[in-house]
Amino acid sequence: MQKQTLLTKNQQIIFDLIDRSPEPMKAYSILFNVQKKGIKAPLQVYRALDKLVEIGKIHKIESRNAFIACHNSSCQVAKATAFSICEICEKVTEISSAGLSKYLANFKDKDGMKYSKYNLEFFGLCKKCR
Amino acid sequence: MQKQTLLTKNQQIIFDLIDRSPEPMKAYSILFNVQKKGIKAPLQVYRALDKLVEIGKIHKIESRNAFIACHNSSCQVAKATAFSICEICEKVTEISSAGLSKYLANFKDKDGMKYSKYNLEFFGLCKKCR
DNA sequence: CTTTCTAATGTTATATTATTACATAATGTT
DNA sequence: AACATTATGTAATAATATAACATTAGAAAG
Repeated sequence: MQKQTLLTKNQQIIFDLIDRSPEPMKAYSILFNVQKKGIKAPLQVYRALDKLVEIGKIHKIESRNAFIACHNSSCQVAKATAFSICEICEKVTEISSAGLSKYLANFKDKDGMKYSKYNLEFFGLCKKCR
Repeated sequence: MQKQTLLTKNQQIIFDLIDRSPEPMKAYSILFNVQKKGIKAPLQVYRALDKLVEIGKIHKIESRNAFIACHNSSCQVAKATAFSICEICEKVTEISSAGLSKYLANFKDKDGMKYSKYNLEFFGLCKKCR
């Protein structure tokens, strides 16, 4: 159909919505918001989300079942992600720290195994809620 | 009713099941397995799971919506967890690395914020699947 | 030991999140 | 043009999780 970087119609609609959102969006909230654009079924949303995650345009916040746009130019592919999550207001921020990425990418478990793929979620209070 | 460390009947039944399982267990699989012990409803399972997570006896693997018993004596409270997950066989192992814990507990984001609570999930292939 | 408070339980119903299955259409490849 | 691959549309349903309300058991304090 097209190369990785060009999004299809549904993918673009859904990416735009998430990208404009100040907070992570949940799948059914996305669905509700794009119904006026002709996307009617959950599966259409989940398919677009899967693809967007795969190509690194968005990330899933696993502990919240929600999705945010990637604002970290270094993660073209959704492999190594870190977030801070405010336990009061639920604000989520993607962390891009070269030191952290490097530490985690080089981390070896007790079998000497390294992992290029990981997801890290920090929990605490954001500036405002502190 | 009782002090933190003693489990109630439902909590004990569910903890024992998870503790004996070689792999993470999902809530409805737990429910199915404890129905013969008189636990009939999802909510009974979720309530016990919540409590067990809260007191650090089990951890939730967020990316899998599944639960494993804690085998890390250092995490009495479920605050700072790290796991490796095999993308083929789905084996999950809790990582207890003093270095990693220390690094993450001391990590400061760009606002200088530290986080004592986090969850890290590494993805890759386990020894067997490699 | 009995009143009172809190945490846990039981039960029904329902909300939320995600996938299966199958048919069609659009684009990419040769 | 023929074929392969990826995306779409649609309906149904599976899997995960919570709300609301009534009851019971144990802890705490007098």
